[in-house]
Amino acid sequence: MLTIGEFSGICRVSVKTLRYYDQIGLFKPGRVNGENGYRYYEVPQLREILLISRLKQYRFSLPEIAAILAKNDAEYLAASIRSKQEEIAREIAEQQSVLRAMKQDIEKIERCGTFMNEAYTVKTVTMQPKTICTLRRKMGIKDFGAAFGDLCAGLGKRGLKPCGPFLSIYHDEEFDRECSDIEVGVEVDSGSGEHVRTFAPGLCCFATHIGPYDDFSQCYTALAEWMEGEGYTVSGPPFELYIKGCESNVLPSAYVTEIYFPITR
Amino acid sequence: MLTIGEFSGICRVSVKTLRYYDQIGLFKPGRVNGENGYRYYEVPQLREILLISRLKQYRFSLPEIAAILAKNDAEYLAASIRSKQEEIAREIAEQQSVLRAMKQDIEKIERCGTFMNEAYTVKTVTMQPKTICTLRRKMGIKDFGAAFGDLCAGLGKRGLKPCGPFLSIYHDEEFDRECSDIEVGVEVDSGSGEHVRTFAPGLCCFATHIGPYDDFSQCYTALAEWMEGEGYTVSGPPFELYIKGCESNVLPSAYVTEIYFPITR
DNA sequence: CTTGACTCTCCCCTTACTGGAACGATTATA
DNA sequence: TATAATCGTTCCAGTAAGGGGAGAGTCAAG
Repeated sequence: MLTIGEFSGICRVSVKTLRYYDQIGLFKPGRVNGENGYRYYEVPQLREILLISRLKQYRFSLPEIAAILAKNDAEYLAASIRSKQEEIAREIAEQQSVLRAMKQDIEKIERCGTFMNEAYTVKTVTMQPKTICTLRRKMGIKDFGAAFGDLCAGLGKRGLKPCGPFLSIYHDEEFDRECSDIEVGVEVDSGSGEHVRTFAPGLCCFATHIGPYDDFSQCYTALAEWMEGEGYTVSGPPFELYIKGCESNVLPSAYVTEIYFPITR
Repeated sequence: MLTIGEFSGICRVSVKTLRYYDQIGLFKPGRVNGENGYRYYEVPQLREILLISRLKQYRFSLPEIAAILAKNDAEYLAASIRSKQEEIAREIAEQQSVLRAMKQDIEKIERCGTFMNEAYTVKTVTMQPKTICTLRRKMGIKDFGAAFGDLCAGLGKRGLKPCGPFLSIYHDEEFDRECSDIEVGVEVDSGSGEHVRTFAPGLCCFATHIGPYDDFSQCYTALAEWMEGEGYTVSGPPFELYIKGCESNVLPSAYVTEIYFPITR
């Protein structure tokens, strides 16, 4: 029978944290004095809080830890740790790619004094109308993979053949990483049906972005600057053509994307 | 002159985020309509928000980004990125050590069904009184390095020679990672003065922990279990002797620490 | 003039706690 | 036994970086 202070000193978890765990139901004291609310812990409970601390070191969230404690199963514990390992490994890989990008930027700063000087060549084109098969949804940026997967499944089911690059159209003027009105699609030879339509944006300006999907914003900026300089205004939702993307087995740094704005003077 | 929605769509930053940046003063619209509060952004501002987004990719906090924007200096920018690189590299190293620990634990689970079974041998000893030179402070766990640094500086100034391992005494019963009443010290041959005193904990139980400093709690648990089993109670603040620590140029996994509780029946 | 899209401010919610205030209970000392 | 120090309790507010939504005002097109 240990008071909360004694228990805290032994398990090296702060009193505040112990009270919080009690409050959220993650870890309750062995006995609570009904009169004054004092919490009392048993020595065997040290094992349990030790496990919690260990899992916290392993970057599990408290709900995840609660799930593990509820199962109380060695198999499940091992599986959870393994999947968390993969999560951490992915995070390390991402951080390493950030490190590489930082290194390149430092070199660029030392050469040019700034790193925001990507040179985009903006051109205009009048797009011929195309027949496209599309899926339009409210979705987040992270759902692109699933959306293109569903699109391809739909193509297969209706026997349509793609004859051009994949594309997406951003129908929301405003951008929201979590939830935007996005249409993903691909040009098809012919055919009709619910998800097949004509796409005729007319006069557009566009630029080619080479690199990963997460820094398109530079290219959008270049296009906006160009439009302002030339006196054009946007006349429709922007769209992207994935000339060389993740389906072509190249590194993200070699992806090629064309970004278009329909325009009018 | 772009509305917040148009600007958001081009720079790929959500409207909510733009309003938040305005609120905290990180990035303000070029013009605000005084009557209705509408925000309007200029095309040249795209460069600035692009820089902000880039720095956010690089894991800078918003105050850090604000500092960089305020300086507006390529030297400072490069230096900031370099120091953030080191920070990320350290974090990767830590995550990799977590991965290694997880791997060991998985193996242990597969062998034994659990990983909480460190075997500590608990012994008793009656400590002879020692003369120690100490520093006692309210400090956090992270301040140990600084505290031992100050201790050594004080030793040097008063011409005292250490003749035993470093130690620390936890005067707060309760544990608080951020702020505890901790005394760090070392045994000295002789001498007197403000920071020199006799340390006589008397009868103690102790166990030896091999490994990094951040999982002492297993050892504390083992000691508490032993005391309960043998019918002893704690009679003073616990202390740790750093038999082989960070000063001896070995890996954290080879650190040797003895953890003591003064006890009485 | 109406409608629908856009924008505004304001408030609450998120994680895993930490800090403090106000107050009651226990314990060590005088 | 009286008092003071320590320990415990609950409740409230705050963190970083916004997200979700309500309710109200504004804008442009038809």
